[in-house]
Amino acid sequence: MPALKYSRQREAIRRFLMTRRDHPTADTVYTCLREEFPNISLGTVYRNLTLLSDLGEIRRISSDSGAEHFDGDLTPHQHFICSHCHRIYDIRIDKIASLLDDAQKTAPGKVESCRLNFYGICEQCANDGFNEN
Amino acid sequence: MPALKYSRQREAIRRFLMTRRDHPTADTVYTCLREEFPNISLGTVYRNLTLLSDLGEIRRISSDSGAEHFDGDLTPHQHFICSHCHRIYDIRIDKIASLLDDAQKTAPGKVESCRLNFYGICEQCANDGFNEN
DNA sequence: ATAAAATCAGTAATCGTTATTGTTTCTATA
DNA sequence: TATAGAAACAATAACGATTACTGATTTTAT
Repeated sequence: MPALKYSRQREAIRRFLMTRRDHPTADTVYTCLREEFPNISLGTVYRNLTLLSDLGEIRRISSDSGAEHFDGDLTPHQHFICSHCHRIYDIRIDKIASLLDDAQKTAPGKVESCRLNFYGICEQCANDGFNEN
Repeated sequence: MPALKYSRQREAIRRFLMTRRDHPTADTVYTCLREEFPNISLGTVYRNLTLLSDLGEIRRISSDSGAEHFDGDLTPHQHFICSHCHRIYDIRIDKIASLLDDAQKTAPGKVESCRLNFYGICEQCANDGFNEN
């Protein structure tokens, strides 16, 4: 691990993610931060997102839809991903601890965590007349 | 949905996936099939993997590590992914139906499926002397 | 104040995947 | 069985997300 020096950009990225209740991609972070830092670089955004998630200060969500998403909410929760609009909603399930126990019984190694995504059609898409296929 | 005509390449791709107990990437499929079809194209592999997974004949696994993986085993199961070597192991959990019920209680839409991955260090890596960090 | 090291902006390169194009292979019908 | 239209192909270019590189800037310890 490097010495990790303060940087205004990294703080801004962290702050930005904390204020968002959706789950922006690196590119969204980049675009939004350009208002505050007109010449921040996309590489800087990526580097700091990786840094922050390695430090465990943000969560990285890989959601099938090409780009990765980032989540400033560290409280334990899962995601409901709409198969139509690909929006990511927070959702909370209680039984995670017992799931890990279950998995440990047959896993070929030490189980440390799990990632649980639910898929379906969100209400908004259903209301907009999208009914599967 | 297109008319879907027979193709030797698609059959070979399906057969290949059925015989594998690991979870190859498109590139692995491509490399291995080149022995049987010396000039099969990577585009053909991608197109048919997408086709087969749209038909529900194979499963697509997105595993964080850059590339997508494919699974010829359609029986319901989950995956244990080693955080060190990134190998993907099969694992079976019973409670999936009740998980979906739980999620449905609070999800902002109709829950149709879930994806459940477990993470940790596999026995092989543990034995090879890798002990976290 | 200063110097070493981390971070930066800018940009080129890489990687996985998809799209395009002109050719080949299936398959239905004659 | 010949043949014509459609689907699939190989080859390759294009694309989007991410990473690597380079020389300038910022932070921090002295």
